Amino acid sequence: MSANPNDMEALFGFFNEIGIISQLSGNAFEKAMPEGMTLAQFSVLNHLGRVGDGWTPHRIARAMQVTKGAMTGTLKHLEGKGLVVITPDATDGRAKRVNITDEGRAMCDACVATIAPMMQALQQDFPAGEIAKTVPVLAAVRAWLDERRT
Amino acid sequence: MSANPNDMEALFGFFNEIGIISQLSGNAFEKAMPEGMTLAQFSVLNHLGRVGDGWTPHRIARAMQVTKGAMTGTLKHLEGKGLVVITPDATDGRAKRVNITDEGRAMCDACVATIAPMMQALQQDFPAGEIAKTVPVLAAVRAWLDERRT
DNA sequence: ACTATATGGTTTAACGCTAAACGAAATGGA
DNA sequence: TCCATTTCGTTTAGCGTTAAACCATATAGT
Repeated sequence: MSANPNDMEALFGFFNEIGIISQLSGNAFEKAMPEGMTLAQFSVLNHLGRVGDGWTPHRIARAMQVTKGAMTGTLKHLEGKGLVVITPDATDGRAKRVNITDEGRAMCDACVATIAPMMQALQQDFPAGEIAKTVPVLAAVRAWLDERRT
Repeated sequence: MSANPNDMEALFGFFNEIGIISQLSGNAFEKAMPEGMTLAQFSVLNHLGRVGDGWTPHRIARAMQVTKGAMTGTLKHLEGKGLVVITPDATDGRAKRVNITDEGRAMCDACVATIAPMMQALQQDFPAGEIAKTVPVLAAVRAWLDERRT
């Protein structure tokens, strides 16, 4: 049962659905969020607030699965809005440290609040954790792709 | 059982995984494809080759879930490479018609061929259609998001 | 100590995306 | 017929992304 064309089609469909959901949900999120906030900016803010404050830009970039060049831009926007502060690393002359500000935490909470109604509507229309059941498989696929990324 | 914070977290995780898989798989596809081909360009080519040739740019844009402005750019690239031909609509002075060329079909096949090895590896590492089982739920979520898009 | 290599961050070019404004052509109503 | 509205396609500004080149600093090997 290797290289079954039907499975092939199913996988194509899987990635097709993934891509469209990513696009639609990203658009929905950004439209709901406070003016000027993007998904990329919120993700960084949320990460700093919940997982790791004081990280280097490079480490944040790795955690978000984007290049450091992309992170440079996103951090510049956040810094310009006063949502994070970026300081030179005390012991490594190349590195910097990123910390979330009080305004940043407030903005992060505001973003979560605007997203909540959509999440609650989803919970109501997809009962019994139908969506949650797919998460382990998705996480496994994500890990698989992550391992073989070049 | 409404507005359960745990379900909320699960949904956040769901969309997080979706976003990362979309990004990682898109990168993997583009790196494998023939030089200069992008996922957006391949998607349009594949659509023209399998579903609907001779469609208007606007209808293709709707099928791909992108704006017509985005489609203008993608079609321009494909036309520049001779993979599609764009002609004025015979009966509607505003509209155009997009047709795939022989070179376009060949390129589409080449793209599918370069993606196949990765798909087969996925089939081997995720047996019993684990991934395929998630597709109906994903399709339902996609439809849900599509319905409430503004 | 000196050189080679690796690492952190920035910049640029190219592509994709949205939103919004615009021109041209079709459509519908008075 | 004429005007208002809709629709199709293009263009522009802004953001995010990658890949690649670049500079500065750190680290390792000789």
